[in-house]
Amino acid sequence: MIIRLDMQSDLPIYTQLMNQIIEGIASGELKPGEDLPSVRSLASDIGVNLHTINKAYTLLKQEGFIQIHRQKGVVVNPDGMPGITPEYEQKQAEQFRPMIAEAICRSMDKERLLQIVESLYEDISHGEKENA
Amino acid sequence: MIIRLDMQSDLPIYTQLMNQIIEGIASGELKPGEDLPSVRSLASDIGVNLHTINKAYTLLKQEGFIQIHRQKGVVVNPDGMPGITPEYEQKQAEQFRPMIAEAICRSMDKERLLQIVESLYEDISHGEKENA
DNA sequence: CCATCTGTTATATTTGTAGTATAACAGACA
DNA sequence: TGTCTGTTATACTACAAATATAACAGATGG
Repeated sequence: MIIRLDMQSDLPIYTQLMNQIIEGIASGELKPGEDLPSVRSLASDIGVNLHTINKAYTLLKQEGFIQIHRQKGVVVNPDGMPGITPEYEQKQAEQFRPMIAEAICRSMDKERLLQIVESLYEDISHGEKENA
Repeated sequence: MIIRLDMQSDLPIYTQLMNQIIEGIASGELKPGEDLPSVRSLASDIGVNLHTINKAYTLLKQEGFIQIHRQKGVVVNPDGMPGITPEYEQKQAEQFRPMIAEAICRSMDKERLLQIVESLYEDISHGEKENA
């Protein structure tokens, strides 16, 4: 799992980390039960502070993507990913809405928008056909 | 145009303002050439500082959604909205990507995701059939 | 002509978040 | 007993968001 940080981004480092781990899980690169690096090793690997990693891990744990065991380490949640809760649906809609509004302003066809979303969906859950 | 601010939101006030104005344009509630309130009057209306409004307006102007005339005021860009530039396409993909990745993690069908996006698209550019 | 409106610019201050730097603690484990 | 794990606490720097004033420049209407 290669972590790529953009120090010039307006996104906080811990958010970039969360996004990349979630995308790693979505793509199948990270599988349930798989170990993640310790806060200290990952911190020194990518050259940031331990607390920055810890913040990303803690938030990912709160949302149910990973488990943190005191002395063992961090793993992708072996019990499976969180489902589609009402709270998630609401958060998702709130995030999508302004982006779709801008697309409409710029006269983007509904079909083109859907095509872009579909294309990203395929791209993220990519060729990795690893059916057992 | 009713502005609704959530002071508890993690989104900055000026971002919420930008989002609502863009959605207003997308829905047809705000039409090209239409006047927007002055920075001072809007600020006192919704109870925030003049500079907060000014920041939102300045950013909207930079992106081409509105025009600001020194002594006259602020109007929705009468020359039409900005188009679909390569920079916009890239920004859009960067914003969509982590959200779609999370949807995949949560086992959301591609069809369901597309349905949600389509539904939001229709909802924003809603019934307002005002064809000339 | 003058008051009043417009956006604009400049400072200063407060508050909260992001990130870093250390340090220490507690449990597991070889 | 070291050494690894996450956890907690504290302190500090840096920056963004938001506010509070104040002043300037151009346009406009009475």
